[in-house]
Amino acid sequence: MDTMKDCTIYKTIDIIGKRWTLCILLELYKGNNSEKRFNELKKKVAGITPKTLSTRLKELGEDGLVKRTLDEATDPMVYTYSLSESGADFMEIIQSIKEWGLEWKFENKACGLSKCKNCKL
Amino acid sequence: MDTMKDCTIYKTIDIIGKRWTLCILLELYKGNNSEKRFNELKKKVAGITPKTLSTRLKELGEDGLVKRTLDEATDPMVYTYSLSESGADFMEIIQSIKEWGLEWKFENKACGLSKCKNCKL
DNA sequence: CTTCATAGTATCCATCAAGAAACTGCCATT
DNA sequence: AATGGCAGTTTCTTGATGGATACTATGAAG
Repeated sequence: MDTMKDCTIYKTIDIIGKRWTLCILLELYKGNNSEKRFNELKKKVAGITPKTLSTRLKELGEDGLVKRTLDEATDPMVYTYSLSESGADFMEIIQSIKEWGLEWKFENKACGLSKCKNCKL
Repeated sequence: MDTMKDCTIYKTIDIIGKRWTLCILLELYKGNNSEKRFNELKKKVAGITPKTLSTRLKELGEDGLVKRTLDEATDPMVYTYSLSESGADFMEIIQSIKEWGLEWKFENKACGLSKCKNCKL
């Protein structure tokens, strides 16, 4: 019990292991990590409900992976989301997951390219 | 929907994203990836129930990450579990998760060592 | 003045995963 | 003869997650 709770790997998995989280991170990364808005993400992350997206963005904000900025110039308030520095660095994990998957489990021409047409990674 | 289902990253996460999975993989890796038995794993992976361990080992076996071998010399039948080649290679992902966690989220003296005293990674 | 889009929140409900606990069958030990 | 270990399976229950749907408030567009 104690050893598990102290494990960096486990604590990290707690942050990123939830459904949709990777998907959202990936979506934010696309297009040179440009800022994105709520409904834009909702469309891209096909199938996610607004409730879940809202929850995940909040969690990722609290964990420091995603920046939520209020654009004060607009009215009504418009928030934009983008990856923080740690969120961008997280793409390295995603990259290693992808490499393992391609090596051992899946054939995917798109992902085999240096830049996958689906995930842009 | 389609893009998600075709994504190598997502398919890989499906395999390894479940609770306890990483823990079991890590435990199998320890001690130079020596063969381990059911109750041995149950003790090491503190808190897991036999039911869940049984389920996970089956899944990991089907996905090719874990080898289950029947030791025919013993009676009654004794199965031993160990990482397959792809399972061992999977440690690279775990390593990158650990590095990210240590860089951005957690301070952990043990994990900071080249060989963590908890996870032996 | 009605409808649409944005950016979510609120409510309810169904499913599923996981925990607890007991049980099986076989063997070795005491 | 009884206890305990090994390797799980079975049953029952609960808690959390996520899906569906509707709703709010604001402003723009037609």
